[in-house]
Amino acid sequence: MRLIVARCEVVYSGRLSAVLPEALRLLMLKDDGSVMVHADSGGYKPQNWMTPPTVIEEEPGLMVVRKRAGASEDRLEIRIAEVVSDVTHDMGEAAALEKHGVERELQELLADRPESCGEGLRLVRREWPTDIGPVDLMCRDDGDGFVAVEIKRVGTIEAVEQLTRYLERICAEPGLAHCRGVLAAQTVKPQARALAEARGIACVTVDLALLRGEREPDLTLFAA
Amino acid sequence: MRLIVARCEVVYSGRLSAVLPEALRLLMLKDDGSVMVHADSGGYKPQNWMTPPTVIEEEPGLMVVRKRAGASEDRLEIRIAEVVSDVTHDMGEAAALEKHGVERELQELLADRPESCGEGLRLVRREWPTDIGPVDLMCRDDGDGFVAVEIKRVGTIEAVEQLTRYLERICAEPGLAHCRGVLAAQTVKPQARALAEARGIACVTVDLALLRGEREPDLTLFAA
DNA sequence: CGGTAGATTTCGTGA
DNA sequence: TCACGAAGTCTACCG
Repeated sequence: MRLIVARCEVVYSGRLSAVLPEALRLLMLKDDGSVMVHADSGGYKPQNWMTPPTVIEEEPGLMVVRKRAGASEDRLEIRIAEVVSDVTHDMGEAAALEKHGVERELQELLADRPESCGEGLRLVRREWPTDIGPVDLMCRDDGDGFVAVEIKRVGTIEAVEQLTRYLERICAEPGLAHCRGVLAAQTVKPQARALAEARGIACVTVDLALLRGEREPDLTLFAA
Repeated sequence: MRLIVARCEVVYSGRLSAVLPEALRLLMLKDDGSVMVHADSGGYKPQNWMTPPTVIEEEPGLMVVRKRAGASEDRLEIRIAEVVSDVTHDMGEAAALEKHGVERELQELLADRPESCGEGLRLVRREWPTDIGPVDLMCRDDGDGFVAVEIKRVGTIEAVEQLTRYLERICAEPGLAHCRGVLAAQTVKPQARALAEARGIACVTVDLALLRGEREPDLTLFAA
């Protein structure tokens, strides 16, 4: 990784046009081709950047970053007036990030506890295939009716739309004409709830910690 | 801005749990409270981070970042085994970013040239209100029929869904039962086009440069 | 390489 | 403060 602290002007042209007037900034160039321009403010996002794959051309006082693939004309032009610092660090292969994704874990937990998505539900299968993609869970209820469950961390209008598209396809299948829909999420947006209700889709809010506890009552997080 | 290159282990717990094993990484601490942990790979995104507002506690070999406000329990724990470099740069107030958003500009330009969205169209108003949000443009055609226009940079399935929801609401209004829909975008995805066609929604591709030229033939961008 | 779904999305805006 | 929609979204996955 190469870190340059320099007084520079930056011009981006591509999906929009942007100009950063001359000021002291941090240029971060990663081995994977990413280029980011950071200021001291602005939070998480770089002021300007380009994602890989990139081609970097460098000459004294000027660095031009372009997209390698595709027909895009993205171009990042960095005019360097003064270099304060320019160092390169070999960080090697930082071991991969371990993370526990919320949605996948929710799906695993709810697959074990389908009754959390509705009384009397039992699992038929996870990732029930349709021609536009898999439904998270397919269950059957007390009366043997089919119930398609869409799982989200946050239940939005888009989640309702997605489930609606799945239900269109599922209900066209023989024997599945009366399949119901359930949206299971940690939180459900009010507008999503309203849309779901209008479409006869039930919303269930699920508590991740509770589900974890139900499955493994003695679980200790980050035990030594 | 403070830049620390160090061999460290990072543990994040909050909306999810994540662990970065000990390796050489870049820690970026901005004046606004942002903290980012970057590796040499992984592109644009930091491997771990916390957005402002934050509280940072530091003691030898350990840095703990927590969210200041809200009931969140977000916590970023950085165990530092070896510091390779630790420098602070005062970047001052980098002047604000100039940018021209494409979708907003498209809406302004198309409001001036509604016939670009369909022959004979004339504007009734921008941001036509419905109870689920405003439609970008409401127009009338040659036969005085109403036409709702949704404007996007990229026309996706989601754009068609959004316009469909608007049309459901609009057509329920007295006198607007026959309102048509038009999706105007710089590019329209094939699947979005197919869905639109199936729903009787027209798709129009618009050329931003051309629209700009039509409105201001002598416009020079970034004139000195 | 194109399209889709997910994200600790982040970020802005309006109620 | 909350909620929703846009973003140069970015990124992983799948065909």
